[in-house]
Amino acid sequence: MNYDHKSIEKKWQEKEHFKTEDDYSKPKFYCLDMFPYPSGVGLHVGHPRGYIASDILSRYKRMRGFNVLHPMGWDAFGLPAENYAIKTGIHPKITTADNVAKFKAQLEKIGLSYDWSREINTTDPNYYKWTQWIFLKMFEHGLAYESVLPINWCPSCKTGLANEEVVSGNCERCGTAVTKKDVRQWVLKITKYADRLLEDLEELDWPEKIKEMQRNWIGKSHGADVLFKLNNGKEVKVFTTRPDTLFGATFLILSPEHSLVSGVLDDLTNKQDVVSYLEETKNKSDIERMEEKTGVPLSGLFAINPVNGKQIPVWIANYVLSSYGYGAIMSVPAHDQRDYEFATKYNLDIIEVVSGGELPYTSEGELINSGSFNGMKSSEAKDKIIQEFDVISESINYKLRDWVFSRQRYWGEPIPLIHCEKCGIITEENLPLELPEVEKYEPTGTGESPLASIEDWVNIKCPKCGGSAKRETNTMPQWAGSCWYYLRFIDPDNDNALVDSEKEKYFQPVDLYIGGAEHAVLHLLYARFWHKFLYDIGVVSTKEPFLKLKNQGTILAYDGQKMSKSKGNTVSPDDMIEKYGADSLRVYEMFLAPFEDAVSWSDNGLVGARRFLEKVWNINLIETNVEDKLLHQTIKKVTEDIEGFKFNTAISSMMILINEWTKTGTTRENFNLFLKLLYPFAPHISRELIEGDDISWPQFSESLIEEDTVTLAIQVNGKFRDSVLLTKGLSQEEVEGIALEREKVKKWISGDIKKVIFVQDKLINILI
RNA sequence: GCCCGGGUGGUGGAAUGGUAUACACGAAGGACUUAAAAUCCUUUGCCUUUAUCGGCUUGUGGGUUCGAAUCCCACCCCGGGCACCA
Repeated sequence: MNYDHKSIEKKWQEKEHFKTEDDYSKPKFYCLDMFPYPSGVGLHVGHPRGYIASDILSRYKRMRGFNVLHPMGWDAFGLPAENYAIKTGIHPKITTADNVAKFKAQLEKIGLSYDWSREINTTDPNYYKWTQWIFLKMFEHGLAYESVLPINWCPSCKTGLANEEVVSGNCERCGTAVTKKDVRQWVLKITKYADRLLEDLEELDWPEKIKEMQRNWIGKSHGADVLFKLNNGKEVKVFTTRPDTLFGATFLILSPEHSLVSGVLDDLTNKQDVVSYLEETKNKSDIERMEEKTGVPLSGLFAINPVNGKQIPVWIANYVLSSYGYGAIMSVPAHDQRDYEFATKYNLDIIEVVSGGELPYTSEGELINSGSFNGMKSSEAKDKIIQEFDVISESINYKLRDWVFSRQRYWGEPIPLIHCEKCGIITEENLPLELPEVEKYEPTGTGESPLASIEDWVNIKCPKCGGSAKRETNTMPQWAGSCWYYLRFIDPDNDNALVDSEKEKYFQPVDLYIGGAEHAVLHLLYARFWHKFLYDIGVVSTKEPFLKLKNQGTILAYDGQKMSKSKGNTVSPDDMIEKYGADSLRVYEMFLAPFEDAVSWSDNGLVGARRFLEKVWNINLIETNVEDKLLHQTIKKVTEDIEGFKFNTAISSMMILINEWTKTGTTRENFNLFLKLLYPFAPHISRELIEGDDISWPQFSESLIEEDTVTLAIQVNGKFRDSVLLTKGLSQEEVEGIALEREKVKKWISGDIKKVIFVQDKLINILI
């Protein structure tokens, strides 16, 4: 009989169903994929790499007796469906439903063992009811606030963006250069959780790279606040990580947006210069502003350096950020690269105060030109200087900014708040607050969402006082729904609570989370923040949502480029499954390279996986029962490799076994054991060939694996010259005797033996 | 510029101090076939050689060690992240 993958895969996909029971007697294993945005173009072969790995783990854990929760859903709010609606007039709801159906069909063909009864969709009102509920809880706890500070604005998407969505000055979605704009925004106080988000990283089994990216993003810096008095009686506060360099602070710089600037303009002798400089910087995008360091003095104004009483000039400059620290810095050109550039350009004083190397010297060292602190090491001087002066105090700063949470777009969760002239802001108690139908999806670009034009939805009576009130018309960002979806899979149909607490206690946390590394400081940081809030209000019982994280490597196109529809270099899994079968695709994707490495796709390799499965299909079954050492070594290897995420070597060890059996044949009993090893990787063919219903994970026999002979290497002067098969456990003298009798060895021995290195059962090295 | 990965045959890769190149792809030769595909067998790091023997080889140069792809130092190259965060 031929190996007909089509009928076998169809048969087992119809027959095998996976349903997670709330059976608390078993140990649980929560194995989660990052759920996809169901785009119109469907999956390419890169997407399933992570899904196949999580499926292998899920099936493996089930075989070992775990109650496995392995669900899938759709992160379906977002811009592509909305932009498509703007172009075609087709409601995002309709496109989303089509795309979900398409994605689901593709996933099912791969044979992934999801519990589809728990499927969720972030755009379903029964789901986003709870997204809105969490937002309201945050609002009630003072973690959501309105702000009109200038924020990142994408002129193409016509919406505000969070810091995390700005990649090298460009919009994360469309690549357009981001500008600043004053827009009324809802902002979430993620900075309140900065320390916990930082500290709790320690206990997570995540790739070090991702943890490091989060640490850098949070960007905690220890240093000092310093208060500088000005000659006009006012004060300027700055933050520095190097209070030991204070004697070298030769000028003060304010950011162009600093609140002090507008108040001092009339006292300056160069008012016109300053006004035109401010005008100039205001009109530049962030990227333009970063091109070159420029500045202008505030002539007539000076500050007093508190450590030595010296008068120093005050400037404004484009490289001082308004959004970090206090939007003002003390400039120490001798010990800071940027200040050095600036001082050189504008001829400002440079005073070396830390000795150690050529200027600008940015490392620590021994203090000079620093009065009574001369001779101290930087680390000591930092503390001493902070203690000595009243106007200097210890301080900590973070790079992390609060999360700009509202979007001026249509296809997102409505923010369930009401603005009443009399009562202020009140919460919508009647959740879900459903997204209304609109006639036009276009963003207005004025800072108002398309929802603002639906008068009868916007204008309502205040539920408190009955007076006239307006609904909030901003929507939530793409990331909102994915901040907590892993909790809903535990209890997807609960109408009374986000998740039942007994179920939550059993299934949380996620034991294994698999997805791309591109979410390092977006989804993964946001979800941790929400989870910690839910922990604080008693909804969840764990401090962290995702215990172990693995990132799959990107699968690149033939040309080494990223696969994308616009480049026309994508490969669809559907074609591969049609031609070679889902099992071949699964085996190939796992065999291709280590799971976390990026790799280029090539169809050629797929035939290797297919040939392997053909060999499995055609194994000759024989009666003679011999103890099969290689089989048991393979069981051990595959077990260890699955646990260690080394799928490529697991498969290669199975190939070695099958190559051997192709020559020798094997017994039904041994073949059955092998098929169970293969089952997580290639479930359809394995189920077809396994005899009986038992698919528990095979155990290897430790005593069978033990080899009683060993191949020992013989070296002369460190060079390999011969190898010999010996019984295990021979002594150095015995081995030496045997080695010296070998022809290949004798040839190299001339003169006295100086020394012999002997490694038990491995190697002998004779030095002459 | 700074912070993380990584560099092994024609290709994807294996080996984390002890026989480098497992496994797979590709290629070459052979069997079967009218022919092709599929399948099976053989060969396949490089140099020298008819073949053996031998020598060389894990980005480059040095070091530690009886012994280094693996550890240390310097440099070169590739990928990813951050990017005026004071």
